[in-house]
Amino acid sequence: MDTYLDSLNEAQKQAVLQKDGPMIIIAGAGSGKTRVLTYRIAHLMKQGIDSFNILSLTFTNKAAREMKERIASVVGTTEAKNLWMGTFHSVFARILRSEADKLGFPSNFTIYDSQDSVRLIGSIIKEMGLDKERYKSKQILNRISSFKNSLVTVRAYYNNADLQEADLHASRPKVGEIYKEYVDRCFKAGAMDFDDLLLRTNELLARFPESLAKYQSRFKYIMVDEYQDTNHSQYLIVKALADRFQNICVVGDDSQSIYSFRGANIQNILNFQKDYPEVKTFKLEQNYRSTGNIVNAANSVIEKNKTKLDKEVWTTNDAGELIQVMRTISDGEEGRFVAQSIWDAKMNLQLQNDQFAILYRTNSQSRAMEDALRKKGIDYKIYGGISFYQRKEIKDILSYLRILINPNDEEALKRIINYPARGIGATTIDRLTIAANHYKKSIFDVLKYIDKIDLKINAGTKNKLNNFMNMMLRLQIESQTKNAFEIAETVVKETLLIKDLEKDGTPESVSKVENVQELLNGIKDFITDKIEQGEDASLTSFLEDVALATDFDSKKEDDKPSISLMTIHQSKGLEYSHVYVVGLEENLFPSAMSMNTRSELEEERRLFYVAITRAEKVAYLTYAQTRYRWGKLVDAEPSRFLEEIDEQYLHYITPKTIAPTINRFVDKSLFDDAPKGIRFQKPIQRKKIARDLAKKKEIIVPKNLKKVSQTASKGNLFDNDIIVGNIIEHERFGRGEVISLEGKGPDKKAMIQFGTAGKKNLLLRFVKLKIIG
DNA sequence: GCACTAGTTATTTTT
DNA sequence: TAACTAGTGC
Repeated sequence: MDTYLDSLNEAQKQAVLQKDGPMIIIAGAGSGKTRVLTYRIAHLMKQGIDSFNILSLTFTNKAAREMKERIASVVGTTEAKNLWMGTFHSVFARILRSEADKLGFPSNFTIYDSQDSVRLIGSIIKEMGLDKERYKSKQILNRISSFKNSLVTVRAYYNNADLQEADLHASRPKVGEIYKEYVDRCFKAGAMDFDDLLLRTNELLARFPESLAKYQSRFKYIMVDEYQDTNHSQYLIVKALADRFQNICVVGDDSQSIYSFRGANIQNILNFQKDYPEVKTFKLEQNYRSTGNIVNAANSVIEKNKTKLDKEVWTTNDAGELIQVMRTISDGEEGRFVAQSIWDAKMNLQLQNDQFAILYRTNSQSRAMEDALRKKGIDYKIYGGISFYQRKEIKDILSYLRILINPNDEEALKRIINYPARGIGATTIDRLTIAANHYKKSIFDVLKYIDKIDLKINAGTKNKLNNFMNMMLRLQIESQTKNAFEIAETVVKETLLIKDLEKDGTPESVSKVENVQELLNGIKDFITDKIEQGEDASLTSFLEDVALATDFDSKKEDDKPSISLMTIHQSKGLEYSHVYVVGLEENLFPSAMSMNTRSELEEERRLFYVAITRAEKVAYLTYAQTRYRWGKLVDAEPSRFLEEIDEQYLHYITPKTIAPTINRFVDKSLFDDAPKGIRFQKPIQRKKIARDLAKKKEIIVPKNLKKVSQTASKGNLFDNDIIVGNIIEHERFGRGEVISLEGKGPDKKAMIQFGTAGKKNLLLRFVKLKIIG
């Protein structure tokens, strides 16, 4: 047999060799699941299955890309190229493009991201004259999203008394109307949101038997990764497509199901057996990733969950170090501890930055970590938060591009109709929107006929609108002969957008200009790349990539090795030698929002399980006694999850419990070699820790850190720090001279003359200034 | 119509 | 704390 099979264990080999029929692979954390999936596909192809007939659905684009590369290394690049591989969203977006006309959509439909959706819902709520306190756009979008993910169309909603009752009960009787309007407006704009990509696929397969037949016979072999995190809509697509050949292989781990908030249904994996009575079940239980202590500790936690499949994850790896538990007085201290600990490990073990990850429950926790890492001069990269493509300046350019592709794209148009400022204000936009709704046309169409409709818009404004339209139409014509990069370049110049960014020379706008440049470079790379691969290099294709890209996908490969900071959700599927799980506090992790029901708490526990099992060698769990939350200092209690780990796998660096009266203000134990009250600690481990701590004292802080500490002194200025005549630097306005001062203490204000930004009167309490001279 | 300011409010996780 | 919004003055 082929050599790649030799590298598999017995269970893995069985799964790879099972060719036909429904099968489920229950894959424990770190059990070599990707390897099985990869080889299984490679093996299918070696047996003569055409790559064009294989569909493989992954959870991230990155996973798809990596898997494709690995398959290519077994079967060759040309062979691997035709594989259908990607996320649900990207694969079905591609299919929908070619079938869009059936559903009444243009093939160049726009994909609305969450921000577009929220904005549209916001304007609908406003237009309907509803109370926006009661109808919060984000919440309504979540509600609509959950409808779509359970295949509840508008009509289905009105046929479902329970759903309407629920909304009525929540004092939101108009949810149905908003839903209807939202769907209509998306349709009119030729736009699909994330959920539509799945819902409309279902619609296509259900309403058009010939389409169903076409894709059923195309996808003879279907594989779904992370099956535990599929929602009902995805489940139905897979079920429909696999119905003819039933060659369906799903892979997942019920213990790692962490996306129920976006409609993932753990029952999909638990009930797979019922859907396919013939199913063959494979279990991958040997963990190759982590040390014995980490595997056992994780097992001891997940045992507390009631809802789970029968499975025993084990390893033959060394027991390794105990899991370290650390308490700190504050979130700031927590950050400093983690940074110091990473620094020490790097020094002692000569590790690279990319062997470390800091994982947290919420994005906002990254700040304390960032601050500490920056002070130590350790390179880091944050995943999540605002991605590159979400930045205002980038989204503005993308909006122009979107309109060139699809002029009906309402959200894109509203974004840029008055940016850069051209005198088209809110009132005008409102009037245009009303007219568009009235004529059941898009705003762009209304603008085309602006001279023929009476809109009560005065001549001056009308003139401005016409100028705008002329520019857009000109760009549209130009875009027909240019490639994506050239179009983008033209847009940036002709709209005067770049001029607007360049005109105030603040550091902030300089970085914006850089971002724009980076976007242009990105488009250039995209084109070269796609042409090389013989794939679609069009602007439409680029915009689709961007809409479905996650933060991982924009990571540049020439980056220096960095510590990874991310939420636990984002860490799924990844592994690091050293992992720090921070913020293990009640109400934070488990989250206060997820402690109401048993199933919510179980999901938090699975999340904790995911966090621990990311670690290969060393895991730290930290928590703080106080933490800043929404600007206030809040007391925190240790997370219940700490209690749930079998104590034989833990080592408490700080005593496990502490009387509130002792060490309240200065946490002496932080610097203590052998703190009293340590429990369940193995003697050898204690010596090792003491040794490590002793080493720590000898570390000399390198000189280059000085550079960092200078920037660190940038902060709020208090009463005596600033005098008339000082030259200062402001984050946004750049350099300026202090002309006069007034007020006292927190009310102290300074009049400052800036270069390009002019004269400003600033309240010193709020403002961050650096004194230069 | 626009720029600026003061006040308010929010933090769960994301394709 | 920071991001967003409503209100104000030009």
